[in-house]
Amino acid sequence: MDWPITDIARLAGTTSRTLRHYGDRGLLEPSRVGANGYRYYDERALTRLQRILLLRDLGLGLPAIAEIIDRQADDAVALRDHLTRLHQEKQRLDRQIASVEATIEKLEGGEQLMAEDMFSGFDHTEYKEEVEERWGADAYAKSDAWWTSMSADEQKAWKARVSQLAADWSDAAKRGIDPSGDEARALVERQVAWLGSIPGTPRSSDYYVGLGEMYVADGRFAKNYGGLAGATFVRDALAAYYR
Amino acid sequence: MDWPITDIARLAGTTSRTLRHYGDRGLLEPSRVGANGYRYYDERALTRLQRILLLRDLGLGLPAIAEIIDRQADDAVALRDHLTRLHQEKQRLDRQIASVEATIEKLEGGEQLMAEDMFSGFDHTEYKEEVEERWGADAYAKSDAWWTSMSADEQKAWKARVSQLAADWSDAAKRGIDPSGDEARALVERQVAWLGSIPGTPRSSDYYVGLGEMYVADGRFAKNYGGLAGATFVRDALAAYYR
DNA sequence: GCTAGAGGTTGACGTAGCGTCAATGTCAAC
DNA sequence: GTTGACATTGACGCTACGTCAACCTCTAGC
Repeated sequence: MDWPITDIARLAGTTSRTLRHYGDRGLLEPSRVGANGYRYYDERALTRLQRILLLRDLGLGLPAIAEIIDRQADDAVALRDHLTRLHQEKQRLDRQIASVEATIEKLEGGEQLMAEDMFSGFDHTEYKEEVEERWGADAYAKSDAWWTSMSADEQKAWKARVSQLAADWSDAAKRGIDPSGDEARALVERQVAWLGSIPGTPRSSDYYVGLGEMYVADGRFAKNYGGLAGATFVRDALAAYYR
Repeated sequence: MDWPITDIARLAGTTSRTLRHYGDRGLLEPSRVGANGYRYYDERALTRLQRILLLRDLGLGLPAIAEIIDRQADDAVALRDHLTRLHQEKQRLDRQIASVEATIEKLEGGEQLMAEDMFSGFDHTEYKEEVEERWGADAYAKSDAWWTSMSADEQKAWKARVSQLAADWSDAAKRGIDPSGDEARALVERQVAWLGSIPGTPRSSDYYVGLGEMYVADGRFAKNYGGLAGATFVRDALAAYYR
């Protein structure tokens, strides 16, 4: 007693293409194949199919399903294993959702987040108290959400870029090049590009020139750009660029 | 002022392969291509890359990213749109997690859930009160989680299979065939296969024979199998099969 | 016996976003 | 001149099938 492929597909709520695919993958063979090549499935095959579909609906991949069914692996163990992956996936999703929400708020807040972002690129936790003091605990939390939503590699890449830029500035300052020369202009462009990669940063020249003043005024920035001389050089280069 | 492909890749925390891929997709062209075919990227390209990677990390696909950047679509609108999808995905995950957890408990609970599953295949909500009365509110909640974790199509397919089986039983009973004949045996096999597709269902013949008695004893089952005569026929067929 | 129509078969391409060879050219350094 | 690092352009691989395409097969009606 068996039925042709479409009947079985209808009974199980799937398609004949899927059944053929399972046949190709060795996951579910027809119980009988006619002389004309037609596939027929019996009750046993249908039962097996139901199990396959059940496990598939739980999110398992075909190799994992084959493992469970053919090697008689323990369903509960395999499912618990799968559950762990589902939870991880969920956490990843949660982080991503938080990150997207934070970004949307940034975009809507406009300039409000600029200084906060300035800190984000550097050590980040180093300025926690000050950020909270100036812009509130909420601002720090948002910044933190954005930062922590990045993977370790991404954070590393980000920091690498920031420190590379800073090092180049410092080097240029030490070599005593012309702050209004071509090399300095190139550095300014990199600096602006970096700032521009952060959503919510204003694009006006006033902002960048003002930033240069801030680098000189605030010792912590000076430290990043090779001392006060470096910060001064950055300021001059920015000013020359936008003059 | 530009840099070769690997430098840009390192600066942005990605790979040269990815940059070439973006070039192929028209998402990010090199600012300059040497006579030897080497790709070079300038500050503008790097900025664009940073933006691409940022959006990518937020989970957007490459076409969506191109849409935002090239057509100057509104970032916030696109992201809110994306956020909706993320929430949907999360809900799907939550349902799947609940479903897997319910299944694990079923597998571990063994036979305890069998009668509950019997109801699941039918209308489900129709028996809510009785299920809660017999097996507790918790049991109903679990059953509900399993059932509602299925997509509408899956539920339809499931119900279709159940009613098809029931209709075939009813038809066979009306035609007055032999409950111990081949046709009846085939129906029994389908019935057993259906029950077997539910994890946690016992496989003993005693269980199936007892089930036949229950079909006769309980009017609601009789209704599904074409009246009392139908239920009686099912019971007899099951008994004959396992005798 | 013929024909239409429904349903079966085996390829083979498409999907998202690159990773990963493979075969080969280029450039800086020793 | 050679070596080693880095560049290029194909092209396959991965998940689980959907979707043609080209070509049989079976059933039913005339």
